[in-house]
Amino acid sequence: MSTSPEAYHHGNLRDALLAAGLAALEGAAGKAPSLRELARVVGVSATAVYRHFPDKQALDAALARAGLDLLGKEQAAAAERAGGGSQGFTETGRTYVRFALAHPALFRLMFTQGHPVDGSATPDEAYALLTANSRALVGDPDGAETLALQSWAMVHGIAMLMLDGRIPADDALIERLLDTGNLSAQSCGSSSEESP
Amino acid sequence: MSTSPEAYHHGNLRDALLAAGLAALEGAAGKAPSLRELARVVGVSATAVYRHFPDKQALDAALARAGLDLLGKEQAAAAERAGGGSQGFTETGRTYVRFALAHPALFRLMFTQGHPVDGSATPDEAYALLTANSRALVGDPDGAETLALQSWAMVHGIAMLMLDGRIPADDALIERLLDTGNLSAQSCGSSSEESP
DNA sequence: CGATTAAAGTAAACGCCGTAAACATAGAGG
DNA sequence: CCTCTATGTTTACGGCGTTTACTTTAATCG
Repeated sequence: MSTSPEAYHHGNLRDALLAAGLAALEGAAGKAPSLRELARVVGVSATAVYRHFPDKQALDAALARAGLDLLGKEQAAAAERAGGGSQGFTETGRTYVRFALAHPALFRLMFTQGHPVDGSATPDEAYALLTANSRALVGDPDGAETLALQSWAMVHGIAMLMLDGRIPADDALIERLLDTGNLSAQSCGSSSEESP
Repeated sequence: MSTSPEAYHHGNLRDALLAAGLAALEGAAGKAPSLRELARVVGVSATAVYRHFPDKQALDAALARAGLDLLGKEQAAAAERAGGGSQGFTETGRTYVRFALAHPALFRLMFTQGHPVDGSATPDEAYALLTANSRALVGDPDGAETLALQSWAMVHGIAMLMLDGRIPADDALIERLLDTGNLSAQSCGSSSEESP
């Protein structure tokens, strides 16, 4: 009856919606897609979405998780390509920032949800890789965690500030900021003002 | 005729809207206020807003600028209280993160606008203070700028990750991450993996 | 002082949004 | 074959940002 082959019971509306959502997030505009728009694209009524997601926020959360997985995969691939070690560590950060710039709307969605603070319950491939890498670089496990979080904060801050147009989204600048050797000037190099 | 003393020509609708907006952003919910809601609070029709702002984005931009100014003032006060130097530098960063946690909705609004990348046209008190401080700490002006941007990215990343519940919004953690001495391990301390 | 005029407000309407309620259909399992 | 459940649909509601057309206020000027 309908023109579409798999018209009624879609079979995979959920996946179709996620695919449409990810596609929309890559679209020119940095705009997040509306629930109705996604339904329209998939060719289904707006309320059909509610058979697969309790509300729009859940849909967004699913999209965010998909983005997180994608980022994790890219980072893992990059780290392996770089051959691990501190080289791989830096490459992981570079990939993080590049990912944000390549998928601005998705990245913003990933980190803009209400998101409960459930300690470390999220099985986040990216974060696992990060801690593993820093543990390989720093013996002390406490220091390793600190390094991991600081590195994350650093690349996340770079990405966000560039996305918001606060600092130029420049490749050279990324390299300059990723090189943290000079940060030591504050407390590792000359400590002339450290403790008067 | 109306019950309100300065009923019709409000005189300062613009300021009233901004005040209501800032107040709403402090409200329990981390939600950004709608244009209509602000108009309601101020006691004016929704369309009256358009006499003072071309569209909602402009209203948001004005709120963001107000937030930015507030942050700058708090940072300047904190730096002065700490007595400048590297002590004041760190205190500035601490204030940045604390501000974000104290005003989550406002902070997010401040850094979530489309915002054109107009180089360095924004007369941003916070950024001016940041560069001044890092220039005082690092002789080389190029290195100073790098340090300034890295520090900014760091505290911004910490703030954002905490706001998004990615890492616990813990005071002790803030202190741990603000101490960047260990970051030197990557390239200032033992460079066992730096260049094979 | 009274007329004109620009600034600042209002009301009604549009299309979009997220969501709820009631109804319809397909396909699986007894 | 009949029923039940999963998965759709239609309709409707209130809220949103914005446009259009109208009204009121208060300042300017002859």
